[in-house]
Amino acid sequence: MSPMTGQVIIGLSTVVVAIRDHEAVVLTVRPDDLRTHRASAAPGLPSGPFDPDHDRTFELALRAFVTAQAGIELGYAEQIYTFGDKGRDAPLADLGGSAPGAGRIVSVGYLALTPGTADLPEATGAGALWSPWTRFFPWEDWREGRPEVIDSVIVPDLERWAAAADPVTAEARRSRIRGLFALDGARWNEERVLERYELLYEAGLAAEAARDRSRALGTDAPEPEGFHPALGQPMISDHRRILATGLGRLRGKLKYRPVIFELMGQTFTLSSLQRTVEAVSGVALHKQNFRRMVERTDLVEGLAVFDAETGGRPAELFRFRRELLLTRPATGLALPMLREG
Amino acid sequence: MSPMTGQVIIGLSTVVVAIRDHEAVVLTVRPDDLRTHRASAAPGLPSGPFDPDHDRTFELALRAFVTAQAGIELGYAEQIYTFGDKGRDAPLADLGGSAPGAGRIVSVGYLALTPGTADLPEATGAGALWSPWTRFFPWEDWREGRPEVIDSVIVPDLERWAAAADPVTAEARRSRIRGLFALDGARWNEERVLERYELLYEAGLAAEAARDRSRALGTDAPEPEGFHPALGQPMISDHRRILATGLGRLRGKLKYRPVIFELMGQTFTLSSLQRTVEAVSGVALHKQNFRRMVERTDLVEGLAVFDAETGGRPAELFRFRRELLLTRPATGLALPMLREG
DNA sequence: TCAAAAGTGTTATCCTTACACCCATGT
DNA sequence: ACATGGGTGTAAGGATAACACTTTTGA
Repeated sequence: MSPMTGQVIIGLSTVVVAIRDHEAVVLTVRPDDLRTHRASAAPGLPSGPFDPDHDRTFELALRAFVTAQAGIELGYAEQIYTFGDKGRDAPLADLGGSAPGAGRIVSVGYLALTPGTADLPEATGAGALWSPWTRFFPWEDWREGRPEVIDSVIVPDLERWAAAADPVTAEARRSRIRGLFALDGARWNEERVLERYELLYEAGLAAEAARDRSRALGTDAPEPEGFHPALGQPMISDHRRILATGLGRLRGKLKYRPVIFELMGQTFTLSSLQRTVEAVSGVALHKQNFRRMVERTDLVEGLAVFDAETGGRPAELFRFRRELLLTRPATGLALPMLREG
Repeated sequence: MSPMTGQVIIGLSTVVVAIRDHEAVVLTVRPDDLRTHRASAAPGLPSGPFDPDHDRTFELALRAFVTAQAGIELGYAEQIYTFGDKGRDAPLADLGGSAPGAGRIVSVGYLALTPGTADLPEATGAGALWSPWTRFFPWEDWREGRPEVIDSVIVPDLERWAAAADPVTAEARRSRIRGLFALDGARWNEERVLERYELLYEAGLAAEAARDRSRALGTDAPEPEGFHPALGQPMISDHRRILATGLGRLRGKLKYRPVIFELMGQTFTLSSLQRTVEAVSGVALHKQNFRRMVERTDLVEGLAVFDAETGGRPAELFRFRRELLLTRPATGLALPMLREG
């Protein structure tokens, strides 16, 4: 029972981001809990097959199965990328496909944001739970300064990988490493999440790389279980790549579209807004300049209501002027950095 | 012979942009010339099916069929979007599919840029030719100031469409019209090409809208032939939507990635660089400030060689410092506008 | 009274925008 | 000489980045 030539199965995978306790978290599912009931360390993103006979659009399909898999209603959603490379595509089992070994799977990745920082259920549907993205990309969190794992583990390993190649390739690899991991005076660019993950994958440092290699050789390797904490928690299939794409896209989009407000509740303080931007961008921001910048954009409106729950002086509550989306959807928030290096 | 449930056909469509005589042109094909040999006014983008059994990646597949259909070797290529909405998908005939009426088609759109402004062949492969994008989106060209067709045709038609709805909807529509077409002091945002095209489609002003409507009703409408020049040349299938997406993406990307140089030859003058940016962005730029901005980015290097072919004083030739891509891929060219309104 | 968090003021510096103006070539 | 396009100088105004400082609460 081979598939018709030219046909593929489309898998939809969604990066669902929310804020919990001032930390950015993503929705993950344990595929094994859902199907084989075997324990496994590698989680996945909520995902499911696209059914061309019943689903009118990708977005409708994905809203439906995220609700089914995790009991979450999505707010904002946007497409991020379509992955079709052979060898890195999702194994059929991950999607519960009914045609084992039959066709090729193409993943359409989506980014979704859910508002309301307060009462996020810890574990929602069967096996669904919120995980801080820092678990998957520890090197991406620069809020407390340059993460120590970069210089203690990542760069030495990458350097060994670079040195193993012929001189010309080695120099090109070193140049990528320098630029992506802010070496030798290069500045950290928080948007390049995917490129950094791809570099680690290429260098064989991402646990998924070893799995994909052995799979290509015919040995049906299980999803990786152990992993070096500095190199992040691996995920099934190509889900960590999709997550990296989503996080990078969100970090970039923050700056030119008012998407950050899709993660906030109806009202918020400027400090909580700043902590949200910091949690997503992974950089520390300059408090005073952040406030001034936000007020200059006119995207928010003070409510002259104060929240005394914050510990110190009560903070004024603001709301997002959502009505501006119709006329000025093309403004975002700059990142007035703290600590320039 | 119905397809397996959950399977679809993937069509790859590519927006290929080049510069000819200081104008931005896109590669188009006449599908009818290739198959039925019937004359038709509606061109399409170079496109073809993705064969999961033979194509390792989307990009390899698309480079192959663009070369086959138009004799062009692509340089830079990036994915732009994947379109899967029912009712606006490509009819099978457009792809030469072998399973009439069988499945659903999902279009993966790509943007490709080809360098070398000089000797572009006029018509390359069978039925392939370069068309200025202004033919498809006349309202997007603001280089000579606000295009007259906006106020003489487009806005009045859109206003009639808005007025036909209930008061609440009508006000929301007017708000979108104002923001997208720079009415009442709103400033023109050259990046929002897709949103403007979608507005015209929704309002029934894009010729493709009538075609899709009658197709949904079962009447097998032909691709539209006549069209109002102010509303642009229609294309087959959803190709004009893909083109709008590509143009918008390119206009945005210019500003934060050095992609514009993928359209230039090995050496160029600053004026020709400016004319290229203007042709793509559709806005007039301030000459002196453009030069200063380019030089400050350090993306180009003067060669101390002069080109006397330009008419006046000979212009210095520059080259793109391509080696910077490894370390600083995240800089682009700002748009120092001329004529702020 | 002190810690903690909110919020204000001020300054040097850089970038943007807008002017006016000079330079080198072909006809 | 003058038209044409290439190229420079300079100054106002706004944004950014970096300071130090005051205000209001709870413990």
